Amino acid sequence: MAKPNSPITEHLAYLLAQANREINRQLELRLSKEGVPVEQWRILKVLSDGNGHSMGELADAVLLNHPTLTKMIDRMVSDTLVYRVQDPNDRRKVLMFISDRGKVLSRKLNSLAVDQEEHILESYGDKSTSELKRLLESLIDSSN
Amino acid sequence: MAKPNSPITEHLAYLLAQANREINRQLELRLSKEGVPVEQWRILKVLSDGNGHSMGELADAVLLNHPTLTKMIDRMVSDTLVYRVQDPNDRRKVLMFISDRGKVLSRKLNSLAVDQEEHILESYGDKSTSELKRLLESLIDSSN
DNA sequence: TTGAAAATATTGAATATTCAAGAATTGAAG
DNA sequence: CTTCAATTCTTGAATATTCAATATTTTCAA
Repeated sequence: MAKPNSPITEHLAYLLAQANREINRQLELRLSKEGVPVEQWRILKVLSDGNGHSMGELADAVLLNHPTLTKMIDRMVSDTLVYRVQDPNDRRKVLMFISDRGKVLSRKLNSLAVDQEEHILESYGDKSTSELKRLLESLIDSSN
Repeated sequence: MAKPNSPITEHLAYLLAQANREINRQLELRLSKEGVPVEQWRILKVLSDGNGHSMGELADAVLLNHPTLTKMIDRMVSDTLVYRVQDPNDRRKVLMFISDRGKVLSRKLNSLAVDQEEHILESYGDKSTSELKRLLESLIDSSN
């Protein structure tokens, strides 16, 4: 008899993909109330520290590659949620800033995202959630 | 003083996305040795139980939506890795089967995927890995 | 048994993402 | 200095994904 292969559901890569897909779907659903994709929430959240962030830095932070980010930022500039400023210290760089309109939207989105986190805390539990976060952080660390 | 918002890196949704992206990137890298995207590995793995699986069932299992799966299967049929059979019991359905060529490839891919899991076990630890898997499974459960 | 609603899969058009190449600027070695 | 390599961002073409509509088959109520 040949040994049966372990099912795909036992692979860490698969479990991560599945969990990510599900949580992302839920978040998407909430943010759709404001007609905004998850990536734009991330961008606004990162920029809402009020500082300028270069495109490269942003791309890393929001988990998008450069061309995709450029095109998404183009849309957000059209919607006057963010704006570009050439970095005076290094003119290869572009610094992104959040606009007032962006700040207003960002607050609304944050509250929707917080709703979701609270919903997860309820159904999944306080302890499991913080333990899961801890493990994910350390997995990410150990991968660099 | 306004209370600063929690950074995005504290959101479960973000940590999941980040971890998933990283692990997926590593897996992608290994599978690229055989020139196969992660989704095809998943498809072959699910089908390698030798049974027929309908498109809907497959789409759920491999985390793709229907049209995307249809088009990916089209490619895999061209590559003679899988084939379609109309379900005799319900002719709305199409049953997917893995071919012999698909089985050979699937074995190679599995060994690459297992390599990765072992690499994670080494750098991240046995205990953390199994604990993380457990928590992910229960998060997925609690989301349904 | 018929006809309307539901389920399943695919298609084509609209969008979005990615890859490879390009433009601009900086860094740094000779 | 000058020039060549590296860095940063954007663009355009090639691919891939998604949404909405369609075709087919089944289910089930009247």
